[in-house]
Amino acid sequence: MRLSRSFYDRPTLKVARELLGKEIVREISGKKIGGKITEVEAYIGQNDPACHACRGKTPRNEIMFGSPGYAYVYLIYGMYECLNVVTEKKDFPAAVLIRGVQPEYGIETMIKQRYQKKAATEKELQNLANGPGKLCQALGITRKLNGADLLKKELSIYDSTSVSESKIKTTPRIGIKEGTDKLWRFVWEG
DNA sequence: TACTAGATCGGCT
DNA sequence: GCCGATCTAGTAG
Repeated sequence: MRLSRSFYDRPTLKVARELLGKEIVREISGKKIGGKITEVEAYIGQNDPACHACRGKTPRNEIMFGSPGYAYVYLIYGMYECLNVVTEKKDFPAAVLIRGVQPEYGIETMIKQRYQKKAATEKELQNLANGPGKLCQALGITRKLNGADLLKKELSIYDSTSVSESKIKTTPRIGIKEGTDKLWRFVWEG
């Protein structure tokens, strides 16, 4: 079952936690590739100094101000893309950054998109989608998908395993300088 | 295994 | 002009 719009239209921390274990599915010319979400981070509102929206609306982040259930994709460090899922109601800027995916199907396609070759070593398989930039490369997610509706087939998230609270680890967010006091990173250990 | 630096560019100050 | 919600390769230990 594809997650409905109302799933995303809830407090961001709750959505972030519940996204763990869900299936993210990318459909490219009829082929489905994807896997389970293992790691996420929450970025919430203008009072969060680490959130792109903290300095107000700009052309880049305006999708975060829009309705829930859409993709926010942006370029980081000039070479990598990051995928976020917009949460909460319109005009409240918040999103969940997808930081890690456990590949399940379409793995060959992922290998091709990340390493430009057919087979991967054990190590490369481990590193296929265990980071925000990596999973975007593996799943073929680019800024063309910025603003994409997650209720459509191009990129969507399906209900799946529910992860027990005891297997979720919360830590400070990664790669930011401010807002590190908040434990808004959720990792599925299992 | 642990740390450092380089790649690279769009968006904002 | 500066710097970032990153990743990888390279060097040192």
